[in-house]
Amino acid sequence: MVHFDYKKEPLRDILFIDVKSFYATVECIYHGWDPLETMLVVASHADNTGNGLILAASPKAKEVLGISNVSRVDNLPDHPLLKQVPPRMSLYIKENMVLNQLFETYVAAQDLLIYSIDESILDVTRSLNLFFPDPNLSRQEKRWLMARKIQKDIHDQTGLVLSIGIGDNPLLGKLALDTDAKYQKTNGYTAEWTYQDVQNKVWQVHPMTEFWGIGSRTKKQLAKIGINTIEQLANANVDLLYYRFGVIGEQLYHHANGIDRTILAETPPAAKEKSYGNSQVLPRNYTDQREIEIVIGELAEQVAARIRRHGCLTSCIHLYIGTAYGEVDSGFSHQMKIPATNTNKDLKTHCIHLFRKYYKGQAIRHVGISYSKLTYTQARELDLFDELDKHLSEEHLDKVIDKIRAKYGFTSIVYATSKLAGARSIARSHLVGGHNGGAGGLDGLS
DNA sequence: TCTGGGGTCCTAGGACCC
DNA sequence: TCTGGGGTCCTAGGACCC
Repeated sequence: MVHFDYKKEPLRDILFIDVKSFYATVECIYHGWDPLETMLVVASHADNTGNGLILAASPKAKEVLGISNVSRVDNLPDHPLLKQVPPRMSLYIKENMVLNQLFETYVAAQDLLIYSIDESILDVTRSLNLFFPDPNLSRQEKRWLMARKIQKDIHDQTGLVLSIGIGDNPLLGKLALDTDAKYQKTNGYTAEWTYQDVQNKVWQVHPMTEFWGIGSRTKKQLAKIGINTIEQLANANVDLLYYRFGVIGEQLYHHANGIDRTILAETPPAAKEKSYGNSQVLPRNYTDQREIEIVIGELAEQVAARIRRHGCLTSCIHLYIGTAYGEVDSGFSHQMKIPATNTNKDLKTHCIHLFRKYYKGQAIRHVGISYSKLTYTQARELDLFDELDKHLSEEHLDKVIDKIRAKYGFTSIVYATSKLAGARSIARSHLVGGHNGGAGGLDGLS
């Protein structure tokens, strides 16, 4: 049974695009290997845990060896033709920028939304007649022609292969992409989902966790009230869903019915980051409080450098401490408001303070620090009790250090404590977003 | 999934104010 | 001080995505 009058819903021409095996393909292209024929995995060798993770696998590696992106390096099949390379995040970021510049030749900037490093949403509603003025072509034909044209142009210019989900709205595009287009090998990795397909396609998505926004937890919660399929979700009582799941429940109900009223051009441009943070799993269990505090200090500075680079101050710090397996005392996660700052000294002091306030001597395996309540202004609020001179010199020092690090790399300046056992900043200095940044990386893009 | 990492949004409960 | 009510801010925790 249909619950919505789809004639009243926004009818757009959305292309939800993702790059097939993005990292793996970029690596193949740069090495001069055929992206479709080469068996290759991009493997992150976490230097701290020693247990690598497969970040991406080429289509051939997936097909022949059945490698999935979540598998661990330990479990890789032994195959003489399988190539393994470390990730170069900065290279992928550059490639992503090139790609999106090309997308802007098909749509205006406000009709393009960069969804992730390898996914973009294009609203081509206003471009179709521009590119395909022929009045004998139907709207549907024009959408497909547009998708084909973009795939071909991008492949010619970059060697990348695109999967495209065509939809009447972004949600339908996303579902078409994730659950259909990616598997359409013989149909050019393209699929189209419209309002008329809700019952035949949207409701048939299975298992439910394939559906955008439904993870394993939500699946379990839904099962508790007798909802085990998208069709049941679409036909459930929306009030009950709201009662059990809040606004998320209401949204799930709408999505199950193919409803998404987003208009890309009307969505505010991507706001600046609301928080910056770094976290890491430690290479072993840490029990020495001094050692733990060294890691916290380094992390506090690392994130401080990031917010300075982005020209902002933080008014709220957050510390996450995860314990070792088998540790009886649990870890903790606490935040604290502070006067706006971005200096190493302030932030390090606050983070250590927060740590000491709650630490009970547990064995630690995971540490995370993030800064939120950011103000993106160069002007800073001065604490009345702060001595202006001291403040300026601290700030000056931080800036000089940042400059040197930006030019020569993080390892060029490390505090004496980093030389102590347990210090992690040197070992991690080459990482961008937790992955290997590669030589000559884009430091400013993290 | 005996440990990858970086983000976002939502909710419930407590504190506090008027 | 056996129970007013509305509003806001803050915090911890949960869940999701790439």
